[in-house]
This record gives sequence, structure tokens and C-alpha cells, in this order.
Amino acid sequence: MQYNHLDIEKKWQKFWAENQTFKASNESEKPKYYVLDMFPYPSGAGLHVGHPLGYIASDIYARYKRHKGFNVLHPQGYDSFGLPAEQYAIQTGQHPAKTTEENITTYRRQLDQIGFSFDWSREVRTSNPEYYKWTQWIFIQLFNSWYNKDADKAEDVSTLVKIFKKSGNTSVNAVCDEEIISFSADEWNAFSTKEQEEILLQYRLTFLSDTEVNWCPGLGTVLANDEIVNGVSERGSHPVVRKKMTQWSMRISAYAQRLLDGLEKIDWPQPLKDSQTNWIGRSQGAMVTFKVAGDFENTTSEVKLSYKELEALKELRQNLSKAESTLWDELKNKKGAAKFRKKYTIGAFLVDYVCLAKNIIVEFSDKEDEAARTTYFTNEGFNVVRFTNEEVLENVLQVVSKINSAIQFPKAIEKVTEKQVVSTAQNQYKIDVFTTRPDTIYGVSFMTLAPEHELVSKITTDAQKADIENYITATAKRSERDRMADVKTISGAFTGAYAIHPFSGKKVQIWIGDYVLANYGTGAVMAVPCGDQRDYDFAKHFDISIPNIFEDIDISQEAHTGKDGTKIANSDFLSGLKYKKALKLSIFEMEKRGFGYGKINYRLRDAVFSRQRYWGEPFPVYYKDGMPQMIDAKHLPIVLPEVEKYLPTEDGKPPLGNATEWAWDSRGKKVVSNEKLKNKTVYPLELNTMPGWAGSSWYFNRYMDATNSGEFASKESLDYWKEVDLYIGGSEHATGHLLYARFWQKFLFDKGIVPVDEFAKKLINQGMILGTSAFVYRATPFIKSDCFTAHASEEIMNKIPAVFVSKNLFNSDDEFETIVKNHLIDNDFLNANDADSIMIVKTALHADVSLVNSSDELAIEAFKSHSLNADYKNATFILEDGVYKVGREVEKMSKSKYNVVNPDAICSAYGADALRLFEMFLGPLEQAKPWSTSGISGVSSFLKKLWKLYFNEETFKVSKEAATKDELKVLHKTIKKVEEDIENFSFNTSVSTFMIAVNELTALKCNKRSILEPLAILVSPYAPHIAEELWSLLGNKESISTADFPIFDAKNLVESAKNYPISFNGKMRFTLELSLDLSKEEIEKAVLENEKTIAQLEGRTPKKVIIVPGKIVNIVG
RNA sequence: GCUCAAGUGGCGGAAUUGGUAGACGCGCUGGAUUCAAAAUCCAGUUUUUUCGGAAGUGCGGGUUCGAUUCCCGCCUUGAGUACCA
Repeated sequence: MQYNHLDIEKKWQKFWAENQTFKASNESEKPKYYVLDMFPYPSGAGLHVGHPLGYIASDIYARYKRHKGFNVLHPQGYDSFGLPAEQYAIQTGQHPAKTTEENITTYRRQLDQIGFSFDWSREVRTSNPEYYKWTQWIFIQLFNSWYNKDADKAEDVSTLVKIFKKSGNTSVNAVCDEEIISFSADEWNAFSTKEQEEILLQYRLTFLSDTEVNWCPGLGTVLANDEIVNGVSERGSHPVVRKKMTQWSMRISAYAQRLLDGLEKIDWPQPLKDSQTNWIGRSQGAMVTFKVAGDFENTTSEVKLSYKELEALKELRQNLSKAESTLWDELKNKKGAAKFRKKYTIGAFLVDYVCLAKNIIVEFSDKEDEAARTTYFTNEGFNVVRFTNEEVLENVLQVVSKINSAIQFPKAIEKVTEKQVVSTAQNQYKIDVFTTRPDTIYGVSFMTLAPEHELVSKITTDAQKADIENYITATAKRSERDRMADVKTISGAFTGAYAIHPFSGKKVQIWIGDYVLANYGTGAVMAVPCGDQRDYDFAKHFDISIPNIFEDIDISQEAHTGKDGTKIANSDFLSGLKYKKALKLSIFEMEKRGFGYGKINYRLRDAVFSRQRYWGEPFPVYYKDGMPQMIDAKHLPIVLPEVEKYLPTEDGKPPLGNATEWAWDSRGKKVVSNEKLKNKTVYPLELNTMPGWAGSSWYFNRYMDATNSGEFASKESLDYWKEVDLYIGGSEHATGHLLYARFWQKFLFDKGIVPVDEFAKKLINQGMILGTSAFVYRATPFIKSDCFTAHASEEIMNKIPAVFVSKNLFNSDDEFETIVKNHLIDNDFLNANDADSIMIVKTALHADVSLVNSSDELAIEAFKSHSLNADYKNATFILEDGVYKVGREVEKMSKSKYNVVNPDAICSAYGADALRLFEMFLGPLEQAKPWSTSGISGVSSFLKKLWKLYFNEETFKVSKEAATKDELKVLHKTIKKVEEDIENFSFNTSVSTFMIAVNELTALKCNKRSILEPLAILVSPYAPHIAEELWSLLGNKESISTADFPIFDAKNLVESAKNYPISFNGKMRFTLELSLDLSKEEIEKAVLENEKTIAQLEGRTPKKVIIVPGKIVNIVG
């Protein structure tokens, strides 16, 4: 009987689906084992051969573990929220849910045809409301938590409030915002609810913060660093600016140390751990405060109001006129730099609305003292915009758009009078810096601030103002990545201000420079040019002094960055000390004198959690009086609203701003139409959505109890499955997904929701499968200039057809040109006289790999009729040996390179089993490797040979006879090797082992059931379909997946003799078969007597004979 | 620049604790079978050679009786990351 993969594979896939063979139970006597793949994003292109690589490996492992008696959880799902679907929706208007659904259907079909043993009853999709309900729920848990550093874990906010009520915040040791006011219990209790909420927001694990983003006004959206090329957007080349935006952030920094410590107890690849360690970036040093020298003009208009006046203000804020509240409803949603406040005092005036960051005052006209107000506000540097009640009530949107344009294009303000100078010693500015080298503090000769540093505008002197402003404008255009990548250009500007060195009291210049990044540390550095190369280069470039504080070190050429063995000099009390002592002493002194303290800093930044996108999880958040409110968990999920357009709104709001049904009815507890926003109990909902990593940060827990509608997952299932035992996926997720997921897991652990604080015990990165692109070489003719008239040129060019030259016909561009010219002349496409006047240039074009066979031969007719090659219908091909050979190159597999290979074709031509074996056979799992189908015939013929072992010509036939010693040896050798290979994730070598076993058994003409039955089980994790078929032909009724793995018995491998390699000086020269019973002496005697040994020695006496019984003999001499 | 990984025939790769380098597969060559082809089967296939051998795992050293494997230095390629103060 012929091996027919198509029928067999279809039959067993159907069997597995119908019998739910791989459905895992949450209760079992067996030990549990959880094997997980990083779930795919279902893209429109479908699965390519790279995807299944990891899935096949994990499937082999899962199937193996089942044979080994484990209760295996092996689920699969889709990370189905994401940008591509949204982009596609923007282009075509199709709902992302629809295209996502279609893509998932394709993925599922492709996954099924490869025969994976997934438990599909547990499938999750991050875009499914039943799933993201729990993503929203986790968000609420984070919002309701703070990080208690004393307990070193997250706790419920209620415990924090309890402390505040009892003793204020001075004793609280929490991870929170940097600038926190201190308050007593009495003060806390006197705060309004809103003030209390504002304070709590500074402690919550998810919180609103102004974050710098890459804003692209042209696209109305925020861009990732890699979506920006040369300062403009990759799509459409629009300008990009750095801008502050109010966004949700996650206080992952609270977990920095624990994320670092946790790496030690998980079995993950070292490079992956390294990159996480690097990302967290722990550094030990000191926080030092430098005072800014001199007096400064204070232009802020802070006016202290009495308690009574404050109360009156509150009253006023709540009782707005109709026009006032209409306008406020529009203005209050503005966030970040354009955030408005209502009923605010500027000087002695109460203004209707003000945006402090943009210096804009919005007022209703017809106030009695309008002229006086205008003068005062203008002097204070404010633009004033006025509207009448009627204007607002008739067309509030028009009013808003006028306000927007006032924000974007502020009028230059002429200052009429001198500013009020309120100065002061007590109001002195301070600059905090973090340094890892406080021991070098006497080497500080200047300071550098990030251009975005908030102090820059305040301390810059009038003389330097123009310089500084120019510099800031110039750097605002550069992306963070640009600034970081460019190490060579040294740029900066002097603020004119000076800082006081805290120890020496000397004045040091304060500069700004874009090598200092606002987001890192404090956004300021104390520059020690003698000890840091960047500072050194900066000082050299701007001619700043470079004091040497190292004993006997020459710093005339470069900074001295080493620390070991160097003694500090010229540093007062630190002089003469070595690094370690100086470090300790400097910190000690700082702490004693009160301007610094020892600190551990982490590079890890709090993670921005808001995305201005449509296709993501909505936040369960509405805004009441500008303060975020969580929707009660029992009303979840908050389902993504329908929108007309998936683009940002015209006034720059995220796409959800287009939704008409997107307001929260706090009484009815449901999402209602925006029209109802006028009602007092209806509030606007959050317009941002969550990022891609939200849904993927906890999905591995959901699989444990995927259909639970009442809980995130039941406690019993979480306690049973605990964590992923084996997680397989690409290394590109090293710092994104894998760090955030660990963070959430630790948080959920702190809150007692999950039983373990690391979600994956072991992780393996599978290597990328690269594409092998095919190139055809086109000849492009050019007329050399001035040789012909335009008319004549055209005539010549028109005669020349498109010509392609086969790969091996040329070695250089010159040879290429000669071949083409000869061809053209021989075929009368070109007049021999004109040949010297034209030039032939070689152009390599990607040819679709499906048009090329494994011998690199192009299917010429198919190429001509390929939809991409309409231009080459009449092209001529210069052949070698009658065929056209293409050039090959290994590149990333990508649609644009026409080198994508889809597994479908291989499944139908060779079968899923062949595909599975072949992908494993390509090489080590972790290694990147090019895809090439040459070689698939090898595994395919292996399967045929395997099949044949069980057949006698046409009929299935196995014998009951006892197996011979040789047959048993083959079997047990294979059991041993395959078991070791799977345990070591060395799947490529076990495929070889199978081939060897089948070759040997074929040679032995073995058809014994006692050999072939266990063999089928051995093969089944790799090639499950053929194994099932053979298993059932052997008379078994149950799926082979229920069979026990064969047990290795060493006695079958015992040998009586060994073919010893006989080496001379370590080089093997010949082998000699000797009994294993021989003693060392007997071996030596036998070897030295051998005539080949005598010939090798050529009469010399061996100096030494090394004998390792059972291994080798080495003769020295 | 830094970190990590890798470098073995024409190609993918194997060699598990330092012990016969090139398993297994592809490709190629020759042969059998066939009217022919596909398929299948057999033999060969690192280089070099005076057919005895000799050399050989990126390069140069070292440790060792013995190194693809361990150590030092260098080169190349790939991946990640970035002025972390």
C-alpha cells in the first residue's frame, strides 16, 4: 500500500478534532505540564514557514510529555488587537474586527493542517470583549493599588488612605511621583475629595502623567521611535515634534529591583536575561543637589488667597452659567500642555478660563474692568481671547477652534511695563543630578541640562536667551533616537547662569546639551570632563576648563574613565583616596552636609500605557470634574464603540473621539450617547486605548481557565497549573512583552490573585527563518551622451528588448555588458556600429521564489506571465545550458522581497508530517537559518521508508517473532537518543536519529511488532499523522497520544568488543577491534604488537602509551 | 562604542564529560531498473597526494598524551542596545 499523506493527515486531524483528543483537564492524577507558544498576531498575509518553527517544537514537546504521563496544557490563541488591522481599516473602511476575524480563520486553517495538538477549547483572543473585560479589570486593580516599599509589595489604596487619615504622608515609604507635597493627617482630612484624588493619583500604580511623545501633527498621531526617519514620519514624511501629552502610565519602576532579582530563578536564555538587565539598568551612586547662583526674576503670578476666598472660588467653579459650562465642557477635555482651568486667579483678577502652559486666557466679554484686565494680563505675558455669551451658545465648536488657533499661533506680546521683580534668596533654584561617580565631584567644571529641562527658561540670562532658544528649537526637531545615535556632533548652548559647587563653593557654568536626555535620570548631569569622555569632548569643544583630579594621570588627550587603582587628587578631603573609599566618603559627607545622598537609580522608565488608536482595549475610565474615575468591575466589559472613521478627530483627539455613543451614565451604569453629556450624571469616557502589550501581559493565566465568565481565572485552576513550564517564542519580545508580562505577574502575585510571581519557568527563543530571495539580472541600456540625436537614440532604444542574463554567464559587470551586446548584435536588435555608443547596466530584480525550482532554474514562461512582470512579456533570456539560473541571497522573509514561502504548498505536496520533520531538520531551534526547500525530499523519502517497514509490498504485515539482538540494539539506541534530544530541545538531531534507525531496520529487514510498535510512538511527536495511522493498523483503538513512551533498557546496548581508534600523537591512524574484557596491559600489548603500529613507529620506541579502556589508545613518540 | 551569539565540505548541519572530525540529509558523479521518465535501489563524494600517506573545524598563540570542544589575543558575520550621568 502506498503512503498517502493527504488522506492520512485529513483523517487524523478530523479524528483529533471530533474526539477532542488534546483537551486538557483542570483535574488530573497526573503531574501537570504547561507548554505555551507566544501567540501570533493574525496578519493578513497568513502564516509563513517561519511561524510554525516554534509551534512545531513546542508541539513535539507537548506530545512527548503526554507520552511521558503528564497532563499537558497546550493552548493557542491570537493577539488580535493591533496596528495593521487599524491601518487596513483606515485605508479600506472595513471594520478591524471583520478583517481580524477573516485573518484568524486563515490562521486556524493553516494551523490545523500542520497537525498541532492544541486544546482549542481554551482559545483566547485579546480583542474579544469576554477577554478584554479582564484586561480592564486588571487595569482597575492597578489603579486601586500603590507600592509599599516597606512591605516591598503592592497594596490596596485603602491601606494608604488609612495611613493618610491617621498620620499624613510623611511616614509613608512608597513608590510615587517625584514632587510630592507633605501633609499631616489634619491637612489630609481638610482636603476636598478632588484634592485627595489628585494626591492619590501620585501614588497609584497606574496614573496620569505628562509624558514626552513624538507628536506628528500631519498624521494627528503619536509615533514610535522607529516610525520616524530623519525627523519626519516614515509614512508621508510629515514633521514630528516632541510634545508633552497627558497619558496613562504604569509604575513599572516600582518593580525594577524585583524584576532584576527574579531573573535569577528563571531558566531563560542568557542573552534575553542580559537585555532585560540592561533595560532595567541599575546603577549605584548619589543624588546631589547644586544650587543655582544669583537672583532671578520671578514672573509667576502666584497670589495667596485666604481660606474664605478659596471657598468662594469653589462655589463659583461649581455654579457656572449655561454658556460657561458649555464652553467648559469643551475645554476641560484638553490635556497636557493645553490643559485649561476654570475660575482661576491671575493677580487680583478672577479669569474665566486659563491655560497656564500656553499663557492663554479665555474670557466672556463685557466685563466692567475689561481694559484694566487686558493691560494687566498682557503685561503678565498672557494672550487674551474673548467671546460673548451668544457666540458660545450658538456655535461652541467655532469658539473652540478659535481658541485652538490661539494656542497654536500665539500673538507676540509686547511688554509695556517692566516686570514686577520678586526676587529672592529663599526662592533659589536647585538642580538635582544623579551621578555614579560622586568621588569625582571635585572635577566638576560645568553642568549640562537637557534642553527640555524646566529650569532652562527660568535661569537663562537675557544675554544668552537668543542662543538658548535657537538651540532648543533646533533640538526639538531631533528625535530621541537621533540624539542618541549621533555621538560625533557636539552641540550645546550656555545659559549664562552658574551653579554653586556644593563642596568648593566655586561657580560652575550651566549649559544645555542634547546629549542629556530629559527622560533619563533627572535630566541634568554634573559634568566631570577629566573622568567622562562625553563631558571631556564637550568641554574641549566649548573651551571649558578641565580640572584634573587624578593623581599622576595624563588627561591632555582623553578622559580617564578607569577607576581601579587610580587615586583622587586636588579634591580636598577626598585627595589621596582610591575609588571605593572616596566613593563612600563623598556620599557620607554629602549626607552629613545635607545636599546629597546615596541612591540606586534605575534606567527603567515608567511605561506609557495610552495609545491614540482605535483597535485596542478601551479604558474602564470616565472623567468627572477632570479627575479619572474607574467604572465598577461589575459593569465590565466596556466595549469598544463603533466609529465612522478610524482616524484621529480634526481637533487631534484619538479615534474614539469620533464615537457618538461614548459617555458614561453614572446612574444607569452604562455607556450612553454623547448627547446626554449635558446631564449632570453623565461623564465623558477616556478616548485613548490600551497598548498592544496589555492583552499579552496576562494571557498565559487566562488559558488556565479560559471560559470563566465570573473570574479572571478560578483559584483552583490557577493553583493547579501555576505557571508555564515551557514558553517558546522569538527573541524580539525580550524587553517588550516579556518584561511587562513579568511586571503584571508580580503585581497580580502581590495582590494574591496568582500563586507565583514568575509566569514562565523555562523559555526558549526560536531562531528566525530567513528567506532565500531569487534574483534575475536585467540589462538596462543607456545611450552615452551626445552620441546621437534624440530621434536616432529613440530608434535604437526602441529596438532593444528587455534582456535577462543567466547567473553564471558573467563574473563582472564588464562581462555582463559584453554578453548582452553580443546577443543584441547577433539577433539584429542592435547595429554593430552603434555598440560602442551604448552602455549596458546590470540590474538585479527580485523574482518571486515560487517561479524558481530547487536547482535555481527559473520557469521562464511563468515569469513572463506573472502579474508583476507585465513589462517583460516579450523579454529575451540568455540561457546557460538551456536554462535560466537565478542568483540567490539570504534576506529577511518579507512580502516585498517576494521570498515568502507559505506552508500550504508544502503540506499539500509533501504533507504536514514532512513539513514538521523538515522544519526541525533545518538546524538547531535557537539558530536563525535560511529557508530552502532543497532537502525536503530527504524527510519525505524517510517517511516512505518508515511506512514500508510495516508493509510487505501491498499488505500491512508485522511479525510476532521475537526481535533479534541487532534489532533491539537499533531500537534502544534510538529510544535513548530521542529522549535525550527532546529533553535538550535538540530536535534536529533526533530527525537524523530516526533516519538512521529506519535505514538500519530496513537493512535488517525487520518487521517485528516488538520493534515497530515502540518505533511508532517514538516518531509520533514529530510525525503524528503517520504514527497514528500505523498505530491503528497495528490494531490499537485509542489515539497513539495515550501510549506510554518506550522505556530504554541499557542491556540492549552492551557490547563485547570495541573498534579502538589507535592514535599517534593524538592523530587517529587506524582502528583495531579488541575485546572490552582486556585489561590496560593486554590492550597495550596487543596494540604494540600490531604490524600497523610497527609501520607507524618506523623503528622509534614509544615514549608513552595512553589507554582509556572503551575509548581510545594514543601512542606518543 | 557596548553586550550577546556564531564561524566546520558545494549546501543545511553532526560530533552530549577534551578521546575515531564531517553523522544524517540535500546536491553532485557513476551504475542498476525502465522503451523513456518519475519513483526506487547500489556505489562514490573535505582537500591534497609520489596512492605509502599528509594536511584540515575563521586567524595567531597557549594548556594537554590528545582541542571543533578549555584559556589568551585578533579577524569576520549576525542580532540586540545605546551617550543611563
